[in-house]
Amino acid sequence: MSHTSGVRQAQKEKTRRALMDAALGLLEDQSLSSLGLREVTRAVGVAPAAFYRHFRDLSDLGVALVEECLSSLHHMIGAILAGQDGDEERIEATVDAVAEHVRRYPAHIRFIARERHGGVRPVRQAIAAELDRFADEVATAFCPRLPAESWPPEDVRMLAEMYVDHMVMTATAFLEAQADHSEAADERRVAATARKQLLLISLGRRHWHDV
Amino acid sequence: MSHTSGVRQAQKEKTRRALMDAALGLLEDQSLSSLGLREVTRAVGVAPAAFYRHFRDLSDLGVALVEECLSSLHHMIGAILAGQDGDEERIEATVDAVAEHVRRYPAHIRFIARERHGGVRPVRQAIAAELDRFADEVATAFCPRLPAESWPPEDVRMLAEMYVDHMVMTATAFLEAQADHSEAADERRVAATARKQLLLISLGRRHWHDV
DNA sequence: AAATTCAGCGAACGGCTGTTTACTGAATGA
DNA sequence: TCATTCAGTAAACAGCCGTTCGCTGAATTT
Repeated sequence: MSHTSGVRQAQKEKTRRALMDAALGLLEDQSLSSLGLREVTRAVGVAPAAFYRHFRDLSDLGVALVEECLSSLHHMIGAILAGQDGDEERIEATVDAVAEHVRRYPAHIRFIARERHGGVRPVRQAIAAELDRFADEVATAFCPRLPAESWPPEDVRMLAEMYVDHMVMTATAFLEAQADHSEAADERRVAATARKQLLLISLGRRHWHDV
Repeated sequence: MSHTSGVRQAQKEKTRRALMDAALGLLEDQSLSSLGLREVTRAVGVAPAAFYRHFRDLSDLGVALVEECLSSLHHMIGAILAGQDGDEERIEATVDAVAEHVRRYPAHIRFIARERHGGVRPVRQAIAAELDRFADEVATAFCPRLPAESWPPEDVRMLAEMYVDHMVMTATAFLEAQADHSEAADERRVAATARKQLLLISLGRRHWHDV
């Protein structure tokens, strides 16, 4: 039988985590396609050859990072969608949640923003697939709130994509506003803009049947 | 006196253009921070040292590419803002213009999308500054159309940023839809979604005073 | 207790990198 | 016509890269 938590497997997992964490750290100043294998192993303190015990290559590690970074975002989205408040309350909660998420996991957001259109195809595809799943969830969560006669499935999908894209956009804006040598006022300005933009979308959504 | 179009200066300009074009081509499969100086000169057919006659380093070339790529976008925006049609006509014209622009200059859009959050700071800053100028133009173009009592300058700015971000978003969506091994239906779907999203924003804008 | 697995090591490999140097020779200016 | 400028060259530099190899020794299995 194969133990799932032997001393050996635990050490391997630990090294794997260290590689991923080191890579995420190094990726704050460069993009994945320029990250070096030796660079990562050097930061962890293991031999270059050890890398191959965990990942086929760097784009393999990148895909693993996508899952990690977007699963943390996924939890945040789930919490927001679970809330049953009105429009204004939900907007407030959403912007606050995004701001705190960026504050807690800045490297995650930077990685997603940077590699979403980056130079490594498998990573791009992994991010796109995951964001598509997010849009699905948003769509199914919004479905019961929208009158079915004026909201065909494709329109609901359009709205959901808009929310997801806006969330990513807002997160990267927070990231820049929270960067070193930025003032707290920048962050408040980003939050105010995001709230207004979400309100604008809400207004458009309420009057969608007028068309 | 210094001639602006001597035989010598013309040849220099030619090599400079060749370097920029070669770089833009190579950047379709990787990002700027992984692009090699020798790689670029090899593609052009000149010695590596010749590069330094034109650019300090690769991020310098990147900034030059930003100006080139965004100036072509800038012309497109100007043409759209000059149109005096109604909402639906403007939406139609905008989406068509973006689609054709992406079809004509796919490498430009890819570069902007990839390096907007990429690993080279000076390039990021150049893109951000230029997109900020775009938002300014959109804001001043929309200002006379909006009732001043319900549209303070910050709200106009918020709307303008939303339009600019949505345009970049739409352009990258077209880029993926026009990629090899994609069907024409994908492009039509992107166009339909973009039109609906712009319509949603228009509806929100019309009811902004309700708040 | 003996056999096996396997994460990590150290060394070596050919190849590519950015940058500097002194140079050539055609376009330019006096 | 003669001197100067300067875009592009060829060669060399030290340094880093990804990848492969056989090996070690502790955790695991039999």
